[in-house]
Amino acid sequence: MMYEGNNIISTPKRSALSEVTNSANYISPNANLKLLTNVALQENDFVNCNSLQQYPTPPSSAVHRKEKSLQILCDRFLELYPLHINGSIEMQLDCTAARLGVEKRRMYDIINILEAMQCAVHKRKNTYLWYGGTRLNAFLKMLKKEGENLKLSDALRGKAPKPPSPKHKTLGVMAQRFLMLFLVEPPNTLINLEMAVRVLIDSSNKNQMNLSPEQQDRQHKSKVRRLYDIANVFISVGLIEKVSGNSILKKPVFKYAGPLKTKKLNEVVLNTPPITPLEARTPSQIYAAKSKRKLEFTTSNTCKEIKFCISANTDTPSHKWNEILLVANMELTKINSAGNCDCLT
DNA sequence: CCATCCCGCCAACTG
DNA sequence: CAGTTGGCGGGATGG
Repeated sequence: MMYEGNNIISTPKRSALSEVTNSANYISPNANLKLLTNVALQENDFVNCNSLQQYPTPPSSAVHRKEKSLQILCDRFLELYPLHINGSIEMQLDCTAARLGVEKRRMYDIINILEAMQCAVHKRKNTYLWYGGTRLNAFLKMLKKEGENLKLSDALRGKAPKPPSPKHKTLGVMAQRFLMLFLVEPPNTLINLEMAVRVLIDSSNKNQMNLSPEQQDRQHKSKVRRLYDIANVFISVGLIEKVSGNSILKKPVFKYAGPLKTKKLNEVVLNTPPITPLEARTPSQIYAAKSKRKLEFTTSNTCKEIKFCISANTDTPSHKWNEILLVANMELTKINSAGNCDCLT
């Protein structure tokens, strides 16, 4: 289901609208409106578009929910700011939001993740520098290394403590760690969200231990929600893909989809700024380098001071989840190791 | 049902 | 203190 022709090379824009569903009528009422807005904005690019914040918000009810998904929004974002570019370009958040016809809040969802993938850097208020995928491949290698340092592979299996999660930039960090899982595991490993959540919830904290089961449940759900968001933009970027239709596991799983949809990134690397070593303090003038709110990405040295949280004895109030995870694990390893001529495309 | 995840409130920061 | 960022979870949606 969904659309699967994802050998996309960022060309089909209206085909998307026309093919999306079988429900007869489809021209998307406000698609036109958005186009108009879009065009109008293009011309005014330089004009410091402030009045544009409040676009009409057309009969939003009419739009199918799927049309508003983060994945699609990210697709459209990537049309404006492609992964394949030389050098970099500046991007104004509010203008981009307006051009895409969405609230600014949604831009943060996307850009925070993409920023965590080194596709952009926060230059200053409302302004990012867009690098696209220029630095991505190099960064992926780094991510993999970092994932190994963090022992994520073991953590996944409850054999190692989950790396403590930072307080800020959680979306970006989650995104990085989520990706690390794929990089650290053998190719084509299938990972589902429940599994991913394990390494993303730091169970070693004091405040963590005495949480009511329902608080833990909330936390868990919250993380999963975030993971859905992250997965959606990753899919859009082409980093992972959803593998649905497993007879065994009903919940969808994801698999790494290789560096990028199209190659040719390899040669592009010109002199872009160095890749921020994950948590690295962006040394100098980059926006709010030392701000509390800024990049506190996985402190690479946090992993050296291992805290105990052997999965076995730390109460684990939500044993329910553990059972589920166990099953999921078993099933997944089964699938993963099955060299069978299964549904592998 | 319940998996998925849009939406926007509002706290945490910043200029 | 107004404006920006972004954590976070209610609850809509549609399979």
